[in-house]
Amino acid sequence: MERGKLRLRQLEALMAVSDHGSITNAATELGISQPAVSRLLSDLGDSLGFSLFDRKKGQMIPSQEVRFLQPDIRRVLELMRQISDVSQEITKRRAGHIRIACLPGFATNHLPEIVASFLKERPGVSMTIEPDRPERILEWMIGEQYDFGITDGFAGHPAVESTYLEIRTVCVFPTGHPFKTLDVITPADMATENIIHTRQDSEFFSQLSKAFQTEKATFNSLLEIRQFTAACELVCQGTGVAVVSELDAVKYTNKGLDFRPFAPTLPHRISLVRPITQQPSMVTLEFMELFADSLQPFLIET
Amino acid sequence: MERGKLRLRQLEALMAVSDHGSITNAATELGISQPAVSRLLSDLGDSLGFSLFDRKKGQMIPSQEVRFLQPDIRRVLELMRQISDVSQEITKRRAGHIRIACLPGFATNHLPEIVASFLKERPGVSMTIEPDRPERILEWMIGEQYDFGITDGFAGHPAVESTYLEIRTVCVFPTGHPFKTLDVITPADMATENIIHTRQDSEFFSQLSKAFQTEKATFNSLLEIRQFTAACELVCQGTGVAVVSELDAVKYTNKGLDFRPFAPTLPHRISLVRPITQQPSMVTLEFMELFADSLQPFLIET
DNA sequence: TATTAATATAACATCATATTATAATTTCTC
DNA sequence: GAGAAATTATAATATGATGTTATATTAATA
Repeated sequence: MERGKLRLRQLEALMAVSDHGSITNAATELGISQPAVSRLLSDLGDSLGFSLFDRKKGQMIPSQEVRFLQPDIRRVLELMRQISDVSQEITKRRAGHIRIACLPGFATNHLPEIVASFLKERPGVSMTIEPDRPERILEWMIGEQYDFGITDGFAGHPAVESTYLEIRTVCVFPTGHPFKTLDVITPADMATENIIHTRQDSEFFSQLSKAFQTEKATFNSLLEIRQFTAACELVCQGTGVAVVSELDAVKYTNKGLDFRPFAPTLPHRISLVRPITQQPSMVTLEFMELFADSLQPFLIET
Repeated sequence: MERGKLRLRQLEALMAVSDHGSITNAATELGISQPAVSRLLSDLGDSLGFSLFDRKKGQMIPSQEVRFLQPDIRRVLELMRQISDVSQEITKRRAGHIRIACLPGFATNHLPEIVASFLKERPGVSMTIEPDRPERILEWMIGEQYDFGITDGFAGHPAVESTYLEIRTVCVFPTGHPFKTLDVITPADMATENIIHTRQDSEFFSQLSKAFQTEKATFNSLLEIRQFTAACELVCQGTGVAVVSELDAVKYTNKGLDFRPFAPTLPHRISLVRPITQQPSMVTLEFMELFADSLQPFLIET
């Protein structure tokens, strides 16, 4: 009764013989020679200390003791196969988990399409998407609770690596509105319109109002909203006009809304962020790259 | 990216390093040298195809990919440990499962005590006890659905190994009954008593009535029951007297019942049976032996 | 009992896993 | 940033696990 450690190969042999009724068949199944299996079993028998099989006219019948262990053994072998499979999927960037924190606007607007097409080709990949305020997103990055963040242009932090991007903004108006004859829309053009805009304390609002001041155009504030998407919805209803990210505007072109470039060029500033302290997984890297690419058409050329 | 098979030792090393923050610590934990762990990891890294750890000022931090696999890996290692533990318990006859089929009388009377003391010392052992009619017990043995059976004396069957036993029978009567002055009770003594007995078509009844006929004693049948236990209960109530297995009689000595040997000697015939086709597990063998021993004091000497 | 099939054993090759010794790196400290 | 200390990687090598082929032994069956 040598108390040697159990080895996986021994368990494989045990199950192969159990399942195929003879050592010879088991050997064929495992793709190795009969003596190899024979010895695996005899070693296992020695280390377990009880007999593994009873012979019933040429058939190898697992002993009661072995039958008692079989469920657990099957589970182990199955799990090993699974680990092996999953790790291959990981290598092919087809398995893993990505945790994304983003501004509420992205959670409903641009991100979903990108995520959907990404996941479609990667059956083993799952994601967590958490929309929240910029400060919270920053916290999450620092705490390494998320792998990737989409937030507004921010000051930077030593624990966070960020890519700063400027998205083009456009003036949106209901289809049929006289603006459609213009190539570019300026504050002066908008002076007679009711304007829907982001919150007064937002960075984007101060840019916008400064543009109006510079051109000495009247700014008729009608409605203050938080998200560009909400502004677009209201513009569709004919409530007024707005200056929004082109990213949002394009989504509404077939829903009762038209848009033209706004001059002067006002950037919608966003940052793609990730924790600097931890190496992102390969799928995460791949996703971040895909997402950055998806924004390319909307960036202000520098 | 060599697609070699995953080995258990590699996974152990991976988890040890994950859990202890450095290769050196992991090596100590595993009780092997540092270079051994170092190479296990480098081999594993090669076969998995992605990096396993990021270094953060001296600490080995598992990569996102590894973290994704960790739950499964832990489960595998835990299961292997469990299989190893359980098989050791099996060797010590402290784990396993025993399926017993028995006559209803044994399920409630003698068997429970034996089972209880057997299980008390063997924490990993579980049992199934199924009381049923003799014919069914025989079927179950033939079908190998039970490991051990207790039935009445039977004709024998090629697929069933059986040990035939004869249990002493005694005359039981309520405490205080005049029988207490006798050393042995005969049919003649019982001729004036109301008798409680087993079914008329039972083998034991025909033995009993034959004894009365031989001695030309009157047999006052009062009540027909199936089990000796039921007879004892009724005798306690003062309903009558009975001839029952001593095994049952002793259980009632402090419950209002007394007994004396019955002459002539009538055996209560039982058989301990098991499927001949399958080798019983070691615990089963041990139990069968214990059970046979427990009957020893009640057997008719031959 | 002879024949055949299945399994066990022996002798040996190869790979996995360990060792020790030592080089290369990284981290820490001043 | 240089040097010390700690950690990790590599090299050379021993041993055990796992495979091979050849052959003996055992069990099943005609």
